[in-house]
Amino acid sequence: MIKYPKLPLTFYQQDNVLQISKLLIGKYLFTNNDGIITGGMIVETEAYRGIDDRASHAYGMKMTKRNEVMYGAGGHAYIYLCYGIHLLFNVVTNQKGIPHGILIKAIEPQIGIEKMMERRKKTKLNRSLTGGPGALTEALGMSIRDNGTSLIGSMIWLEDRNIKIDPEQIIATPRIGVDYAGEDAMLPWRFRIKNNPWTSPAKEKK
DNA sequence: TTGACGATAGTCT
DNA sequence: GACTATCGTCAAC
Repeated sequence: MIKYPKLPLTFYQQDNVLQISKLLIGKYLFTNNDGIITGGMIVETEAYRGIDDRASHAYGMKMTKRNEVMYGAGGHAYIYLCYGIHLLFNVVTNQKGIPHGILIKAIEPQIGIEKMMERRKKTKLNRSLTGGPGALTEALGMSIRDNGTSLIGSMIWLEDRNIKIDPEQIIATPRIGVDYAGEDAMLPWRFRIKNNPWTSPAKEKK
């Protein structure tokens, strides 16, 4: 198998979290769990600019034991539990002390598909395998113990496979359910590949 | 110690 | 497309 370079620390530590979110589209995400490698291409991301972002756990520089990983240097995994059952995987970006992150919402499965279906108890390959943050972490075999893991290590990492995504194929949409975020509610901080069957169903309407 | 809440997933219509 | 089950985390008492 051809070796591709992992994304370097300098990539994660850029200060424009929105730009990184767009750059992540088309990159590959892998995990190595018990020697089994699973992964695929990132097709949907969502930016969380900590301090200014009401939707973020770090809004207003709030620091808790759970989100302290976000305050660390970019290039680490921030994995946390939502609704008591779903694990969500975020990429921490920017410099130490600045709580920015990018939620990986969906990938297109490519490596270890059978293993991912086994973990998800699926017999058919369809969108629900990795479409959605909670499903994605389960398919990749992530656990809460991976919180804070370095993204340039051997457990979880991202690769640049020289996939070129036409900028016109990346659509940015405003996040919903953030009415009280004021101007922030208008910001298109959710990125996805146009017409890609592996992204969340488009809720363009209204 | 307790109550409120949520960056969802899955099921039903 | 709409609805709800469900539980760890946070913050206040």
